[in-house]
Amino acid sequence: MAKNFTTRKENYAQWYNELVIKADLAENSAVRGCMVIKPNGYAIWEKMQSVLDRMFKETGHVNAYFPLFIPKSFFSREADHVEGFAKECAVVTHYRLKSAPDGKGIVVDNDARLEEELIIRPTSETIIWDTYKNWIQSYRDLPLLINQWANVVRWEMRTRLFLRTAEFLWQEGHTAHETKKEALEETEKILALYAGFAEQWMAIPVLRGLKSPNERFAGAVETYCIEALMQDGKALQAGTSHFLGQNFAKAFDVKFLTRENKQEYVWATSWGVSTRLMGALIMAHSDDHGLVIPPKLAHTQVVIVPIYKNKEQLDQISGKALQIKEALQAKGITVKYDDRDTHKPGWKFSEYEFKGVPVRLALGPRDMENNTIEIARRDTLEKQIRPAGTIAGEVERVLEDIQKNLYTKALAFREANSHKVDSWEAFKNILDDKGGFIYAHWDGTAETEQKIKEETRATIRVIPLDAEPEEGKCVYSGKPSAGRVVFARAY
RNA sequence: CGGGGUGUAGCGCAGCCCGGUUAGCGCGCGUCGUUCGGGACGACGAGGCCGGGAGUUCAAAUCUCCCCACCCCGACCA
Repeated sequence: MAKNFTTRKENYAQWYNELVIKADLAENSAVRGCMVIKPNGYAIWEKMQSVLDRMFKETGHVNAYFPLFIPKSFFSREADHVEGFAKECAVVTHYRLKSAPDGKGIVVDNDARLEEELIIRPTSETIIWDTYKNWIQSYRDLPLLINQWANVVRWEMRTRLFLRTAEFLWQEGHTAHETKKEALEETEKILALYAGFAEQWMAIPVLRGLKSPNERFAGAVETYCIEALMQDGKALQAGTSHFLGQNFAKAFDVKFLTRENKQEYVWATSWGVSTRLMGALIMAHSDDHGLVIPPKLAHTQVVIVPIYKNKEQLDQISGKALQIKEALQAKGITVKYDDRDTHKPGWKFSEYEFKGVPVRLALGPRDMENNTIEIARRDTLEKQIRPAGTIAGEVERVLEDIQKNLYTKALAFREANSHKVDSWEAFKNILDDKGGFIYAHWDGTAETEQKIKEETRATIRVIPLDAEPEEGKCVYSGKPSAGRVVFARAY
């Protein structure tokens, strides 16, 4: 057990905050609401980026980069969009500073006021659609499948490292299509891609579905999302994929000539995942001993710790440790051999455990004598003494097993915390008792959703895509319902 | 942005009510020695404009006001 570390049971929110700080993932910065992502945290994000980037490219997308600043007038072009983001935009009004008249410090030069203020992008639809207008003339220019990796700013009142920060990193895909059908297919394709990434790489099972109108992206016709369940029973939206219809094409006048030589507005999608995925990853798997990272996203998958009394012993052990390191690297496994003399083995054990390194190998005098090695896995904290000769193959299998085990555990947790509920009493009781996903009937109205939110703080997380139609009565209003939706309290 | 709380060494805290020696304690940090299979032990040592600013006072970590940051609870949101 790590020293001075709050357990999940004691205080889940505090456990998360301490974990992020103590595992050196990120910290608060001098700027309110903005975080510094530290090397340990950034390495995981980089790994996520590289996997997602490859997936985007494999599905025909290319990367580009659009400006950080957006002219204010662009924002007002799409009514829902501006309304959705207006309250959280940072605005640039001046372009110059000058020395203060009293000689102390520096002030904004009021003579350098911008004629048109610039918004720091909270998302890039407007600047991108203004640009696409010039790129699209004919159906031959379609589809346009572009992604960008960028930072965005949303001026949040209440922030938490990774989960909600004023500035965050993300990717945003923006595509243009000839037909509605094609755009819808793109939206669904990306949703599947996100779900696959969450499940196969992050080892987090996700629900796939549609957002209710209340939760829909400002400016979208339909928002698809993947939704994950955290260990405290709260839901976390892990990725969104929007079908934008022709809303932005109309707002920015993006028309193309069809095969029939007719002018038509293009069909659009946009989709994104952010550094919030880091929060999901941390909260899905970690425990009271610290961080747990699925092997496929760990920057260091294996650490080797030597145990020795003197230099001769260390030299002998190092020889063997380096052989094992090479054998592991030959299998594509990332390994760190920690022969620092400045920390003791026990200290290193605790440290790597807390930082979530999936597999630890320990090699000491006893192992040298018996030709063995100790292998410890982070997910179950099990330790075993194994023959040293075949350890590389064994580590490879253990890493695969950890990846699988984390997913299985997370899935079992979700299943144990998903409930079909038909009465309003039960609905409230489950929420207050243990949280989780609640499958309940809903009459389909925004009013009911709002009322439920006001009374319980729970919202509709998804309208599941694969749900079987089921006649029922709304859990709140008693009015007829065509199927169950998923409620939860959410991050 | 509303309500509550907290800012004292890198981290965790005591001191503050009731103003007055040189501001303490634990962990961590440095040197040396003994240790090394789950966060070792001893000796010596370094480290503070007491969150920032303004006031009250002979005197402020301590009292008053303003600001800033963080945490919790709401509203808003990925």
